[in-house]
Amino acid sequence: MDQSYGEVNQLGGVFVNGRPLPNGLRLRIVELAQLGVRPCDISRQLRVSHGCVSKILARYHETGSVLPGAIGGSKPRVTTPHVVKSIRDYKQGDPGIFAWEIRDRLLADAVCDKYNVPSVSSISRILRNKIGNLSQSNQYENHHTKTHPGPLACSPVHAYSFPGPLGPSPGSKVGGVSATHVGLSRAWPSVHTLSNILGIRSFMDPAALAGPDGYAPIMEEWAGRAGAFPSARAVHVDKTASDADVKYSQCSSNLSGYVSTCAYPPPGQYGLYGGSGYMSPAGAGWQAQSPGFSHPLTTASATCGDFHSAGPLRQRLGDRKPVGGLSRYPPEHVTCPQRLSPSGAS
DNA sequence: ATCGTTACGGTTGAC
DNA sequence: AGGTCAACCGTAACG
Repeated sequence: MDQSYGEVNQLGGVFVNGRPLPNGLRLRIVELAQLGVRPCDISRQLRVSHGCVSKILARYHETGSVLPGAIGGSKPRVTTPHVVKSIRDYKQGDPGIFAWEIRDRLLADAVCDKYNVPSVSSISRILRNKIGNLSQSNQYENHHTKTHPGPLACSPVHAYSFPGPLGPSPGSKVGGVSATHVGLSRAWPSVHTLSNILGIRSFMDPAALAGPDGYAPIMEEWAGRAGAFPSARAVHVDKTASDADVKYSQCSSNLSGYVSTCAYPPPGQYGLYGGSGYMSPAGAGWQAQSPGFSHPLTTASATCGDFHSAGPLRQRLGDRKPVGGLSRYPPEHVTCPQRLSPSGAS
């Protein structure tokens, strides 16, 4: 439990094991790199391990996003009711059909694409558990229609069936910015899209930081703890966003968390980082740190508010397990710069 | 001295 | 409700 108060690394920086660095600090790392500061100097200056600096910069160069990936959770299921229904239809149409044939048909009929088509074993399981053999299937169907509102209507699967490319969810109303994220549709709900919007907006707009859960109390808390981290649980989602929107938004889509965790005093200077600026204890308030920077991939100059998520950042970046990559993160999912209008942060 | 890589111990959230 | 799993995190250490 003490973990939540943070630890101190070899450079004297404070971190919370298992938790991402504050977005402000991540941004600062990228900013400094953009200004030509060497990673080793960034590491020393911000008191972040050079491995972390390297990782963040590598990720930024690769994806254009400084935001951390989505922690926790599970892959969204591919066996949506629609898919199950299709499988059942195939099976009923041809009781002798093999699972791999069903798989092929799902692809051929565009029920699924190569990224979300169920595995043969999944199809077999569906046939076995949800559909049963053909004779039972009809029985199931009859019974089913009598007792259930619809096929698998109660399946938790539905919670994961994204309405299109992050669909126009009711909660995607942040800052008037559409949360639509082309190409991010299937593999993962784009947490980052949302959290980008939320976090970035807040980042750009100090005024936006002062919500009911605004930064001020959190900063006090931090000050009181003399550099200690607030509880990781304090970094939680803003419930003003819909649940769907915040589903994967552990990456500080909430302003208070966003800002509070940005409070790293730079060496020899006790300021509170917050995105492209930092809060000066001298009362200077929000201080811009740089006019902005551009990303080599997008070639778009960007103010800090232009943080865009490259989408699901679940690709392995020097971690334990090699990721198959293809099935979950098709290339197009990594190139969807989402632009945010700084003016939207009013 | 610098930097990329990776084992490690940790957190998180869906199932 | 609690455990499991698989994702992520940053650090530390190695090369």
